[in-house]
Amino acid sequence: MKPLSKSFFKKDTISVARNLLGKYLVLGKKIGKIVETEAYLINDPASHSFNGKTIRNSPMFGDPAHSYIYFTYGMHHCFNITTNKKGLGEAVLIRAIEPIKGLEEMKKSRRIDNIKNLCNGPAKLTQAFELTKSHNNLNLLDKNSPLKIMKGEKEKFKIIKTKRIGVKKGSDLNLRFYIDKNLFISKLR
DNA sequence: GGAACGATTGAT
DNA sequence: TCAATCGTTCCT
Repeated sequence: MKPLSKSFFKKDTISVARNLLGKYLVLGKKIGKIVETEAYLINDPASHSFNGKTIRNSPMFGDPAHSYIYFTYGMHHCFNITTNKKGLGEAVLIRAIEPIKGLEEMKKSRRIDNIKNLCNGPAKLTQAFELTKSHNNLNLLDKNSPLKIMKGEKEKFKIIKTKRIGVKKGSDLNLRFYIDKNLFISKLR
């Protein structure tokens, strides 16, 4: 596996959300393939950045290719990757991952055995990888970062585009993307 | 200072 | 369909 370039993340967020499909998330022994993403844009009422920069969402306004991890519902973390130009306030939510390596460790972290249920949701994959706010705002291209994004062999697949899940405002926008026929996406619909 | 809410999940 | 559970944001 090879690192991605910074320019990969500097592009418009919808393109990055699509291009991230099939890329790999690496943390220690654990490796997974990104199979489902959602784009969160500027002027997008569903985005945390909609009302401007705050302490929580500040990574969204920082450099691209960084992690933005937030805590929600009093018990869950969600993992995003920052995109586009610095200062803009856009990111891609990673919604589902296909476990590739470190499955036993992921099972321990999730306290379940079913492989299909390990990373098929935004808060499930953070639990499987044990991502918390300690991993917030890391440079995912830095080889010293514990959390990294890598590319593997080129792979061909069809991308399905749908409305985003769980959002109230902006629910009409088709900004969710996933790999067609993949068995590890969230909420098979 | 206080209230309302949420890019979810798992159990009922 | 609903409870769990608390940090963040926004209002007073």
